[in-house]
Amino acid sequence: MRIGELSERTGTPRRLLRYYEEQGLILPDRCANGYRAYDERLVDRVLQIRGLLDAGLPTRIIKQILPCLDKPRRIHFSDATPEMITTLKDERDRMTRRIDCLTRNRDAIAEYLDAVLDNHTTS
Amino acid sequence: MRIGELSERTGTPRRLLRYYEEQGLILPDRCANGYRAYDERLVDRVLQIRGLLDAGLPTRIIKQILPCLDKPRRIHFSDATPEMITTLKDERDRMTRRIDCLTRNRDAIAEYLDAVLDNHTTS
DNA sequence: TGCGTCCCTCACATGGATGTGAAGGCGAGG
DNA sequence: CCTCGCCTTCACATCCATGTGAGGGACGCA
Repeated sequence: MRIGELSERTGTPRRLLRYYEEQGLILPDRCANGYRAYDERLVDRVLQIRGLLDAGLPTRIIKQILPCLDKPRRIHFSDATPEMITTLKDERDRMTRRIDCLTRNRDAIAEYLDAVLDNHTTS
Repeated sequence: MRIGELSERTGTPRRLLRYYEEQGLILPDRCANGYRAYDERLVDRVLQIRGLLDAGLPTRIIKQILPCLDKPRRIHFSDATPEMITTLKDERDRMTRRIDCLTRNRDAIAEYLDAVLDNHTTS
């Protein structure tokens, strides 16, 4: 598919699809006329990228962890340099901390909402 | 305590403590000489702010949800305008999506790490 | 008194993700 | 053939969190 369709199906501005490519996150083919040609699977990948960006990860890190997440759980041991392992462990722990923080605060918001809404209906 | 101590205890540059104040996230007292005076409780609050910022929330949103998270779970119904309720629900759901995305990807990283490390020790 | 360390405000700079628009090529339909 | 919509690249602009430094006041200690 071309950039317009991918943009619509992922709700992502074309500008950003080109930006993600520039950052090495996606690597579309090119048609003879120079148009970018995106594989069907890139829909999910773009959504994944957007989710991670929204969760605070920079493209630099996303680029590093994406290859480890490929669907056919085929381990690329060539990528598994010691520094890479360290990076992955660090990111895993950072993500865990983020999850904990978000969960705590989301639950507090939910609790507040429950209290407020409950009060509203019973008063 | 003064800004230096808070900075050390939270690992936060002074510059950012002033920035958070400018954004209305914290409201320190002032000593006679103009120095900022931070309450003990602000240590936790600053850490909470940093966690939320790191998780991708903008200060604008953090400012809105912070008051609902105060320790003495005393509901401020005055804040509970309809738009506020809507905002909170939206943020709660956004946070849930973030948590899901982070959890999925963190688990995938952990799985990859397990596989790689296991392979390393057994080969 | 002077020096060192903390604090203040103000302001400009940077980096990353994103917006916006110009200038132009390709291809389908009237 | 012309026009319209989609594509290309390039480049400058914006927002936000953060860095950095100048210029100066407050306080404590030798």
